[in-house]
Amino acid sequence: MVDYSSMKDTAERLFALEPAGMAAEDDGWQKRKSAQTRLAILDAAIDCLAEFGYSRTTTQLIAQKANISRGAMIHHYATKQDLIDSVIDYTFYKRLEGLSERVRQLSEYQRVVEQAGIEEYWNMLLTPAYQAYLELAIAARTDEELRATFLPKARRFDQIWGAEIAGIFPEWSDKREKLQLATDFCIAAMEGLALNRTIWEQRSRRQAVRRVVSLAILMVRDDDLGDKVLAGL
Amino acid sequence: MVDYSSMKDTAERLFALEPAGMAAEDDGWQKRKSAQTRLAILDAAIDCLAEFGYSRTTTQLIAQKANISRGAMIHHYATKQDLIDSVIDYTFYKRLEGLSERVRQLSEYQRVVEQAGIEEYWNMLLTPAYQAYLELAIAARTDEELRATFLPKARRFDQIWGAEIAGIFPEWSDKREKLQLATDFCIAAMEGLALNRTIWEQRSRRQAVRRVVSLAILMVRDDDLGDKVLAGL
DNA sequence: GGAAAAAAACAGACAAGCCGGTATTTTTAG
DNA sequence: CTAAAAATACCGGCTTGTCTGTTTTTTTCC
Repeated sequence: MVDYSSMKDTAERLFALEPAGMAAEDDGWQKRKSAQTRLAILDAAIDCLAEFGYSRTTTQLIAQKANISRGAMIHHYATKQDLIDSVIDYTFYKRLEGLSERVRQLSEYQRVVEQAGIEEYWNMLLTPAYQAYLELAIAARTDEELRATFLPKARRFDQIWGAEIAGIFPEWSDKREKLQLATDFCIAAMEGLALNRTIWEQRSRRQAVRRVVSLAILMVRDDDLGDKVLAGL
Repeated sequence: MVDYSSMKDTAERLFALEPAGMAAEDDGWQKRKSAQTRLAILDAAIDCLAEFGYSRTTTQLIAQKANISRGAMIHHYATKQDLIDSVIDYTFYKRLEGLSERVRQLSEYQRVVEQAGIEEYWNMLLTPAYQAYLELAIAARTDEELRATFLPKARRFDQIWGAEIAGIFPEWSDKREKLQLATDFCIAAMEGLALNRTIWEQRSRRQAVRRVVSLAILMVRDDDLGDKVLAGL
């Protein structure tokens, strides 16, 4: 038996994360056009962040990449801060939505035995959406104003993320604490690996680290590694 | 028997990493003053990077924090790029030098059984030197000019780092491949944990991840986890 | 139903502020 | 005295936010 929440489709479950200002089908032409432009701006912003980094992502550049005038962009997002705030939500949404869909398409064998979800997570870390997120996360460490909006969003996303992961990996359903541990561990190790991937040139080196992560997670789930760790807290 | 390289003192072994333009004791007053000023600038730059991030670290701010005029700074580092290049080296030097000294002060029991080196590595990740390094590493991903100088330095540092680690942890002396694997794994997991530490509020959560890392490394060294991973490449 | 009014979407120009680099002047050590 | 070190003044370029003007869509009112 699968619980109800995992039966709704991704878009509906993740409604809480969806970008603001999106239009419904029965809205007028103007509203839909507006929503479309806003999405184009958000996508352009993600591309710019991923390609040029936080410091060189200017409003002019975003407008240019979105194929609209800067004036038009200012109409939708009055200040750069307003835009960035929306981009933060959008990176969360895109990352989780993309990963969730891909993992749900895996067979049970791929997911449970081959741990293919870990490779999917790795692939997600290579998307512009994650690169953009990383830029914002790093900038938020030293920019008070940005941190003030980023941190609450990140923590809320962490909650939603946990619930979504639980729905995607039902084989952990009676080991919620271990799943949390495995998830945190996987996120940390994989994001750290992504940080160093251009420095560690040999593919085998990066692959070896992922194998350790994969085996360690198996041991958290099936052996006593998880119990050992959780008992000592 | 300890090999010769680990008997030299840290400063000498890490000479290859030492900041350029440093003075010897028999140099004249002016040269020593100059070296002192350069160090003050580098330290100020690290502090600025750690406190304000890459984008808001201006030459004016660095000079201000170093208590010198901007003109004086320009005299020592003609362009911002020159300064940043030196700061990259300096962050590598400070991180490795600090960590090496601390780990060498651990008892054999603390190091081999308690895996205290992992905690020392974690502490290193909280220093301004690492925060500054992270800013530069992230900026180098999207800034071609910066990447052109950063990547070679980072790869060279990776080599030196590996040799230094081998000297610090002699209990791995007959398992060089496993040590490399464990080091890479540790770096990835810990840096990823550092990335998420402000988002994961509960201390127990972060502690649990570190326990998994610690136990996994033990299993690479003493059990067959390392063999399993390395065999499959 | 249709014209007028309001609102929204879009475009371009302008100004203040900041940053990095250059040139010039002043100070200080040898 | 002279050469390095340090301080000051200045310039060009870029970025953000504001302002004005134009076009298009929606609403209102007769």
